[in-house]
Amino acid sequence: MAYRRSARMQARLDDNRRRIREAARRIIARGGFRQAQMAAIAEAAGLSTGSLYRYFPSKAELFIDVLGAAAEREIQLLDAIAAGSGTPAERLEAAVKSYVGRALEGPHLAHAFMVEPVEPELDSARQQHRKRVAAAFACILETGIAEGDFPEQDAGLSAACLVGAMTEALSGPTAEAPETPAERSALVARISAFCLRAVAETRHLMRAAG
Amino acid sequence: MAYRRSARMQARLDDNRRRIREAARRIIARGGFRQAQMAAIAEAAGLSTGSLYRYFPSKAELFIDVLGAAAEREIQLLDAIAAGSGTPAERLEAAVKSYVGRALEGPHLAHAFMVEPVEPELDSARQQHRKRVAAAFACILETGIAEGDFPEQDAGLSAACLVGAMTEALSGPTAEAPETPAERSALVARISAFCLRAVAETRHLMRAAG
DNA sequence: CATACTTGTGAAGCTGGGTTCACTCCATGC
DNA sequence: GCATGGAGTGAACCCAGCTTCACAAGTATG
Repeated sequence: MAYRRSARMQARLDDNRRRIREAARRIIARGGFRQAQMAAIAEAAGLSTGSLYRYFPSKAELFIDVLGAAAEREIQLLDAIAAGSGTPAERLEAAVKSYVGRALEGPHLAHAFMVEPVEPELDSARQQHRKRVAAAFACILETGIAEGDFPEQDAGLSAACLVGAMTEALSGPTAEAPETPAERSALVARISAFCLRAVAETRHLMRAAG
Repeated sequence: MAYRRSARMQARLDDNRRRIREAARRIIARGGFRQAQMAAIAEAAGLSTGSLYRYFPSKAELFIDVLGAAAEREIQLLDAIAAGSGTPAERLEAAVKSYVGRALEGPHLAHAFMVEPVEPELDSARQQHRKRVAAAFACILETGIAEGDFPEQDAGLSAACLVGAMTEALSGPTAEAPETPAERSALVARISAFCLRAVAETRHLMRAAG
């Protein structure tokens, strides 16, 4: 017995792992998955390509890890909002603003994560995450319907539609790219208004968006 | 001068071209772009792979051609509806039902055309088409806003949201796959209701959706 | 039928980028 | 120091699938 991983060594390994993740994230944010080749990530992380495979079994796994971490944060925020206080309309508005607002903070990354064409394996992970995002919205809708704040509707379907609407508004071919914070919040407000109208009685909307 | 393309020959060439397009379409409908390799298309069209390149300069061009033909039909229908008669709400409902209904008739093909990950070149063509679809919806919305049927809103943004909502409802991870015609029309009705609520005063919706 | 040209063929070539692996380097424990 | 085995390296390998190309087959003119 002549080798046991010391704490110091473990820390270094953990740090490498973290650096790989961050390098991948940075490169994806700059040039999309398209530009994020293993060689480029390795260089940005200060390692050789071969070393990446000591930390992640494949490119797909690495990307799923990076995508998953981002999605996890997003979903936790949404779940917290869904489970939080306020009227359903208020919660819905908060959820939309959270989702849309964060996407607008890192538009390139958001585009890559949400709609950039990727290999099927990664795409299916992406769909799983979208399903969980939709579930958070569906939860809010169900409450609202039960409490009579929203009209009768298929909560699951409406939630999917909301996710699609937000995604397209953010990343679609007609998506504007707001420059100033003022433009950004105006866009958020308009998307939010659309979403509220879509699931609520208009009078509720008017009150909520006030 | 010892050769000039005869009418008979031209007809044969045209037929080959048509067969290639149809073979590509058929294979995409069955297995998505993923399965639509040049060799497979050639075989299905009864030609050699090399021959494909006498008719289309590249795989991307062939796919763009096939995608474009489908999109063109779709867009013409939508434009006709947008320019047609009826109240804005009726036209919007007709447009949604047309788009969604046709997609549900060929769900695999619709999925491939709308959301399957594809090479960037094809994806950008896809986005152009989506932009035109959105434009048709925006046209209806603008009329409705001008006539006071729909509340003030950013027509371009709302149109993008509608396209996103329909797309996600049809192809998203939570998309149901209705089997019977009855289920299908129920789904169409629910999506249509969502879209109408999203852009109209609820009271208008109630009237339009009856 | 001879000629000139077009169309059809399909195996080989090419390419980008993920993955491997034989090797070196280094940390650990005695 | 020395033995052990993990960690790092990067050039070579591999693979899928689009594209090419030298050649064969077919078609129009005279």
